[in-house]
Amino acid sequence: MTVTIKDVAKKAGVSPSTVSRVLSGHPRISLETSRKVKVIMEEMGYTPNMMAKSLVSKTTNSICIILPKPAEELFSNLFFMELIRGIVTQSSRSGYDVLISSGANEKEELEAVSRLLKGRRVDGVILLYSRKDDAVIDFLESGGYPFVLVGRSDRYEDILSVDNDNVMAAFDATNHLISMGHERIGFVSGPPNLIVSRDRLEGYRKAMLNSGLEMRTEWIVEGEFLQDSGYRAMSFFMNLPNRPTALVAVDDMVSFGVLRGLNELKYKVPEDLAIVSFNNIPLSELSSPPISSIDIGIYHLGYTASQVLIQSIQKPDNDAGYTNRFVIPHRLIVRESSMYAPGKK
Amino acid sequence: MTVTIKDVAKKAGVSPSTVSRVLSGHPRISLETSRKVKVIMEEMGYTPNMMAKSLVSKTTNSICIILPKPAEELFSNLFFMELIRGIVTQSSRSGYDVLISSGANEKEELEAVSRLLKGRRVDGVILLYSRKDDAVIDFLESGGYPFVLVGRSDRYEDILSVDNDNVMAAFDATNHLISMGHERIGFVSGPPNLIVSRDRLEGYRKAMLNSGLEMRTEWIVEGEFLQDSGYRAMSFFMNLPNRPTALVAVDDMVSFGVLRGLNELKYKVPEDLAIVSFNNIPLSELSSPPISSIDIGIYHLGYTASQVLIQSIQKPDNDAGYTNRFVIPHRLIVRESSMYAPGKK
DNA sequence: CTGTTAGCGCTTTCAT
DNA sequence: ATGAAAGCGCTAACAG
Repeated sequence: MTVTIKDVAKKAGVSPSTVSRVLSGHPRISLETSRKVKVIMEEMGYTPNMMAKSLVSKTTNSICIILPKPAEELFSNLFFMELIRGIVTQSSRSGYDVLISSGANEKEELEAVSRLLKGRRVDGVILLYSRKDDAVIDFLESGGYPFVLVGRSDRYEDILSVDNDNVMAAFDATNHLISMGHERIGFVSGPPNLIVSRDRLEGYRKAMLNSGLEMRTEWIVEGEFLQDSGYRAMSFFMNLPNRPTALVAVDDMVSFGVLRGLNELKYKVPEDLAIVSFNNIPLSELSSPPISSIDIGIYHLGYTASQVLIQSIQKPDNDAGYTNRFVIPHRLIVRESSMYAPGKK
Repeated sequence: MTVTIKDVAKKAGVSPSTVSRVLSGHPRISLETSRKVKVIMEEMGYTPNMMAKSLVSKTTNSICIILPKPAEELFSNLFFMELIRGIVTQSSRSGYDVLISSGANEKEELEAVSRLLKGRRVDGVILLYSRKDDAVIDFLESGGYPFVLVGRSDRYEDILSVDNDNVMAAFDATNHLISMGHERIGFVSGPPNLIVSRDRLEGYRKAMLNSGLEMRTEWIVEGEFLQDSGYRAMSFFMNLPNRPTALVAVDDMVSFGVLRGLNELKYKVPEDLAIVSFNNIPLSELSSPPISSIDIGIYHLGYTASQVLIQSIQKPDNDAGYTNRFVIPHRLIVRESSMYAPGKK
């Protein structure tokens, strides 16, 4: 049924080791033999057995992605799909297969990772989340396994990671509104335990401070990366005595919620409230009005993560003072939702 | 570094085969030995080497998903992510790992599949698309490899597949509008080469015919599974002399486009145009107004596909007259976008 | 019940 | 430049 090296060798009248040498592009082999063997391999439809190969080479040419468990899927699925696309594309270009895994809970997750790495089924791991204290990271680090984090962790400083400069991104977003003439600017944040929420909030703070604008605590609300957060935040903001004229939202989804709420109450965007948010999901340019958004290059994030991981698998000599934090550039896409200059006071 | 069966055996003072037997839950083994070995395995942190295991067992306990190539990503990413979630969840429950792959073009795709299957890296494949003539399906079928198609193919009748009854779904959607009192109903279809588009169109036709309603060719337009299609279709419809009062759209994304266009032209939904579409993506209940949609159970589709595939891997005795086409039920979720009864003529 | 033996398909010395 | 032999870690007969 299956064609093995042995079969090819027999048919070609050479030894198995010769065939193996041809396969691996070994230098000391006669051109004639090489050619002959190659033809026969082609004829017989030989495909190397990956398992046997892996067994002896102790490498699998595959990596694995750990998805956050459902409970943490507050981010939009769009985000992950984009990320995965980037990872898969780059991985196949490098000749790596991608395994995708997730656990129902943290314990299961750790078990899965451990099984995959210790069982030598994958060569490295891409983590798509960052918790505060993470048993998985501890395991990977202490085991010396190659891995890269998409996002950042302040507990683990020296690990490989790919992220945006979220502080700067939020700074830019806020500054954009300030430059349009806004002075009372609100912020709808995500879950406070997520680093991305904290970073973006800090960027907002910096921008406000930098321009000497007043920051009221009631202008900052926390929510999820969900539409509902925006919906609720909006009704809260609009009832404030001295309400903001503009808003930075931590995710485009949140903006949709804001839009929906504002729409119901007959407020207009951007005239009554200007909005900028993050991630630039495909829908954000298609809503009415289109939403200004910080494009964080999700695909690029995934692509780079894969690249960095595979590099570290192939030459694990990065103990020297190399960069281990990769920053993917962001850029502000200005759309209608922030194209309005309010009257100066 | 790595702990092997041999190591455990040595420490436990038994033979490697005994350890192996304990591992596989072999019946003829003394309880005492079993316990002892288990303790030592635990102590030493033994993890089986998957590659070695696979090499001898000729099975990998993993399956692979073939994503459509980017060009065909007309479907929303949400759809695939949901599908993948279902597949991954069910697969891990069955103890299978999921490999995810895609090629830049059809040739590459075939090469990848061939490499994975012939190279014994995966036991089976889930195809997430269906083209008319498919080299990949030909390869899988002639090689006798286990695989399942999400969607359906009219060229290959007897292959394993998981799908919705899209004809019926469209029939239901259309009938819902008819029962609300609509008589002039339009249809925005997807790419005509996709079977799902054709099935849904047929369901629409059936429903119209069934109720003896007039069907005009100008009430049926073809587009993509994208928002833009809806946007364009809308402006077309609304300019018709005797325009439809209701619309069935092939995907929720299309509805968003319709909504956006209608909104710009100050038409109201559902008063000026009622809408029902398909897939029930999370956003459809959150738009304004919320969109009535046929929930096709995407997660369930993936979950079942995985189940069916793994079953067929584990007992390939389904040559008998078993079912090989699995139909996932759909259900209509009625929301505001279709909650309006027009005046009878 | 348990130990011994022989591979799974491949790479990699070590010879020639 | 090529062949022979050993072994990666595991399972599955075959013997006790």
